[in-house]
Amino acid sequence: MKAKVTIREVAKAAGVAIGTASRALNRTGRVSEQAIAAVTKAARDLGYTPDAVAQSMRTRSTGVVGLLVSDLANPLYARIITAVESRLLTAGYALLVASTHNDGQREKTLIDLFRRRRVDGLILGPCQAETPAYLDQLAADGPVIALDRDFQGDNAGVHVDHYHGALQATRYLLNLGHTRIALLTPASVLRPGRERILGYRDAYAQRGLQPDPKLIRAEKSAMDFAFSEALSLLGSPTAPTAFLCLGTRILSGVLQALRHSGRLAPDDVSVVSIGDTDLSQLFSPAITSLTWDLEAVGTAVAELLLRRLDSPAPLEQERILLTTQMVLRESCGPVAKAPAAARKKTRAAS
Amino acid sequence: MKAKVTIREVAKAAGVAIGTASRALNRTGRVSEQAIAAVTKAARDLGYTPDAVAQSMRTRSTGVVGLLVSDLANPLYARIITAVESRLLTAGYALLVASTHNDGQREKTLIDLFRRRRVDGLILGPCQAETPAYLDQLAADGPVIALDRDFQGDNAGVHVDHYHGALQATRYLLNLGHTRIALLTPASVLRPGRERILGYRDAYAQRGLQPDPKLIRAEKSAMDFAFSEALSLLGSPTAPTAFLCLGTRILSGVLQALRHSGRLAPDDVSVVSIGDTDLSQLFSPAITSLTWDLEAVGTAVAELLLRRLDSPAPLEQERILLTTQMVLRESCGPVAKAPAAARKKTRAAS
DNA sequence: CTGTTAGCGCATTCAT
DNA sequence: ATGAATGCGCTAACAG
Repeated sequence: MKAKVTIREVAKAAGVAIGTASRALNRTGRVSEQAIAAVTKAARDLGYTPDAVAQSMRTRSTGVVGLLVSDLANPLYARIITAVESRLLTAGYALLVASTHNDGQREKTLIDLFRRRRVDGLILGPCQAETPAYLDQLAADGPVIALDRDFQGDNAGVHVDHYHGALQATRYLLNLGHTRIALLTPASVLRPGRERILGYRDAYAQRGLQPDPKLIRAEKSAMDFAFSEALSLLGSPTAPTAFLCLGTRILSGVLQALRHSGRLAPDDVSVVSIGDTDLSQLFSPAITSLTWDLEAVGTAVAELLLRRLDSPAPLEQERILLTTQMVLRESCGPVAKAPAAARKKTRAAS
Repeated sequence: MKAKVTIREVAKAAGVAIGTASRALNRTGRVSEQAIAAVTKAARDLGYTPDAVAQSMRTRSTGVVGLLVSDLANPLYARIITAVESRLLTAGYALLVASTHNDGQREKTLIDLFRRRRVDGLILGPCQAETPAYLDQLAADGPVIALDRDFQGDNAGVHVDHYHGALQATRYLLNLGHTRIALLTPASVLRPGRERILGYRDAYAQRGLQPDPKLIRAEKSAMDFAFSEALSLLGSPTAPTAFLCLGTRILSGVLQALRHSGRLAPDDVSVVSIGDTDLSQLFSPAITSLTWDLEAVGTAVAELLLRRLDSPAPLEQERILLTTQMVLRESCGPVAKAPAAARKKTRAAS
């Protein structure tokens, strides 16, 4: 353990008082050019590094922000986090991260952990435990930014317009003649799922239709869940003719189910997914996708937080809504004339 | 800003001295049951939360560890990080993360940032800047764990056996009759790339062969890089008959290049990739892959670090090597009899 | 402009 | 077993 060099030693080496050294280093208050030069030189010579812990102790600001998402390994979050980290770094902030795994209890534990560490701000992604009671208490400690999540009270945050995204995608399928469109999305208790269901329903409603409730599968997002859900859907006598795969790992489960049941897109069933992944682009057929700019989400979150950090007085309640785009590819087509089973036979016989 | 309750107030409420309160809370030293009870109750009543910053100040330990990888958004790292975070959390540690983007300068900046924050330990993933000079200096501050990376000096860490992985994969293709096997892997200056090239060469050597150096493309790993590299490789008169895609985002680039040039796997060219991704599993044909247990990597890293945190005296230099597995799927076959161009014509004519 | 002083909240030493 | 005092490294307030 090399002895850390403190500001005290720098001051002594520079031949000034400790207070002057501090001011020189931080360019704060009135300091002579001469003092600045001497202190700077001494600091460099000694290899002085300010101790952030001591600074935090004094200034009551740690320069650390905490970020909580349900799963760090989710590629969508991973990209958002990268953007957040990048933007925050330019402002000198470090990023503490953790996964809640959609567990409200765990989320609380993690928030407490972060609070004890005295993070300057908090970014909270969707978690089953919507609007926990301790949230107001939290806001007293520093800015809390919602990431695609709804809070009661002051819910500043960045949100994706899943409502219009789902509306547009559903409408698109409806236009192709589909009326039995399956909607697979993560937990309806989370904002993304809730909004998507609303958009989906409204698209139907605008046609004077009402979707079969059985077609809405909005619980977990695990891939094998999507697989078994899709399989059971496909096995039904009134199987869907289209799949809206609105969750990160849902597409692969549905594709497996299609393969497993001998269905082909877009002839037998149409497929729409989210996120412009390798799989969407390279699968045959390429998958029509609902996308949004993940980097923009991350940057917006970071900038909103930074702004609140500068002016802790919560100005207006700021909500940023980002739109989705639909990338048309090859996985959707008009609803099949003959039922899938019939077509399969035809194909096999030829 | 709700006034934070400090240990001083807890002590007063419990009717004991501040020192006693501290000992009671931490169960350290000699304290009466009675004092413990009183202090615990007071703490609960007042909603006392210890201030981690002040604790760090005093104990010189922050309970925070830093982790640096080239890119947080890389799905492989994302999964490793999740495992690290999970294991670390059970030990009460928080995780600070950042991306180096393979920039040595940025890595240094980030390490300094983390050092100033007085992280208790550091986990360093591969970065162009191998073995920076400041690393020894670093080790004085706390344990530094390598993640698939080589250091000079004390290089404790966990590593993936890319050498044998590449050896096995190359051998497999050699056995299928391929002699022109393209190797695409991220920068050879990084351990993974270096090891893979060694394994690849040795597989050839064991056959008494020597690979065409032009077949080794070991620079950046960006997807469009892989795409253009693969395209140029395929355009050559002596095009490879097999592709080893040993980098996260390389597979998709190569698959696009194949599609673009009208080649089909496994008939025209064989393909091996890494990481058991959705794309590998669902692409047609499913891609034969070289995989390893990412969760195990993360857990091992965390546990190694935790161990060094407990006994700062660097016991033996601990290196953990994790093996790879090869998942055989449909993307590889014997080398085509006729050149691809000829086959294309044949197919078109039929 | 600069030196001195006083804590930030806590763990720990030394008395008692 | 407990109370009082000390200081971790730094910044902010004050006095010069």
